[in-house]
Amino acid sequence: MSSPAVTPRLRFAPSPTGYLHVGGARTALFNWLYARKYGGQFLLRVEDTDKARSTDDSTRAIFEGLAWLGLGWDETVVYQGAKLERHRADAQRLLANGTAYRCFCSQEELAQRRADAEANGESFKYDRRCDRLDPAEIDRRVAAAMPFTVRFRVPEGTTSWEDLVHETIAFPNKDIEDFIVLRTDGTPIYNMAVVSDDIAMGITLVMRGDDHISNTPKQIQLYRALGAELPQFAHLPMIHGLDGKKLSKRHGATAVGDYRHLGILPGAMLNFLALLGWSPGNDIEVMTLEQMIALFDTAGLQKKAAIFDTKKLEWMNGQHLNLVSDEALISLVSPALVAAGLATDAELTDRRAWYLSLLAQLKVRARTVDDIVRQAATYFRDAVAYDADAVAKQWKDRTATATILRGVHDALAALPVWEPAAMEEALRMRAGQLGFAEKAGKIFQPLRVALTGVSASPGIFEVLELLGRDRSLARIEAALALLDEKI
RNA sequence: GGCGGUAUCGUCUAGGGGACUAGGACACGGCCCUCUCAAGGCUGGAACACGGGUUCGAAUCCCGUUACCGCUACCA
Repeated sequence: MSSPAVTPRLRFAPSPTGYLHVGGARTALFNWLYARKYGGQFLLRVEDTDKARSTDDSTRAIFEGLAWLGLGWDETVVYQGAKLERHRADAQRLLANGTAYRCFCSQEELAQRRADAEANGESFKYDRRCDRLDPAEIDRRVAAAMPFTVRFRVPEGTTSWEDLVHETIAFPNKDIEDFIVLRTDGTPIYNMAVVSDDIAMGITLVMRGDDHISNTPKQIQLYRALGAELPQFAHLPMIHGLDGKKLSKRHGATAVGDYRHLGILPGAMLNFLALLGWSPGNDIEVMTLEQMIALFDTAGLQKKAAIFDTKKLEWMNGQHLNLVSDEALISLVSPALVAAGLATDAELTDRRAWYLSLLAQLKVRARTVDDIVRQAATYFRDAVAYDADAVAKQWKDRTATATILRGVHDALAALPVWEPAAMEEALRMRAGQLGFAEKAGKIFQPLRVALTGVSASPGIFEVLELLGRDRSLARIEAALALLDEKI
């Protein structure tokens, strides 16, 4: 493991042009993990310089997403748009120290030359013509208020760096064109703004998506021209959809908020995301946040893009569902139950012990909070919603079913105490009397449908206990009435 | 097109020259448990992209090919 030499400062720098994407969330997580692990700072910078696409709603959604995941940031949020003066000043420094020059070529001219080059099958690269302008001519144009951009003069040689995930990456400088750092309107181009901000924020490790690899040599040149110390770089692989293409809306849910509403736990989301592009080794998979911090190591970072597999996310969620404390589970499930109109907070508080045992039964059988709510419904409502398939299968012979249920009802009704052991004894005895000695399931299944309306549920005695004596007997009676009228 | 990146089961991955008849997990099949469904346990099928090197020996190192991805804007 390579411990950082200095206190690390990292940042997550999303542009507020949509919701917090799972890819962004994972980038944030790795930055956060690294900062936490080494006692550094994790900063948040909102890259809102694209006024046309940035919205306050998006900014809010990013905050909410990070908050839900529990990825808090240190220091105050930096809004890139507010740092325009510094960006401009840094670009002016480049002009002053001779590492950049004014370019008077218009956007139209450039587009034309680019089109011409492409028409000839050549790749276009700015030919530096404005860098060859006579100083007097430049002065004349500036005096005449001719619009210009500021272009960085890429030097000869090679630009390379030791990437924390890719080892060394090198770009021949001849392949990098003299890129613009300041537009004619004086606003900075992305790479200028990023470098200016990262220097100002004291970032020591830039960890971001590998779609930024080709920006990196430009940024390194900017650091050098500005006389700033270089940070380390780590380029994380992308996350793709099932079809191997970059994750997008076509693939379904891609915003972390979508998963929140699907009943995914933040801890499970984080755990799943962490495993997309990172492995702690030793076949470890299910981890708490604390364990992830302890285990995190850039050496375990993957170079290859990962495919987002919802199935495994759901499995992971099931694992976490069984990992969280009762308190945490309640705070996750209660709002959903209330929202579904099944209970009120007051009822849940009043019947806490009962509620807890219900959750204990359901969480094993659920993969998401939504699953729990769906399964819980029948324990909160008076009426039973009968599943047609379950009825068709388990109540196939209505006369026989009625006989069984009547017998079960009487056995249960005669019980002095409403307690599992007593129920089991009575029911198994009754099964024997009904001719199902070693096949108690023959009476349990019809009973399960009478009690819950479906053929899959917690153990039958747990169901009886959860439902309580009155409701259980009432449901059996209702089932009998239903069977009678159908005969 | 140019430049850059990547390549182990369908998917996430372990692996960093001999421990590999390639391990784990998800998904899928079977068995066990069992009142159903889960959970759990056991188990089956399933991969080193291809071609050259280097080496006594390569999934591991090098080169090439192929495929895929990214960048190639006065977007971020």
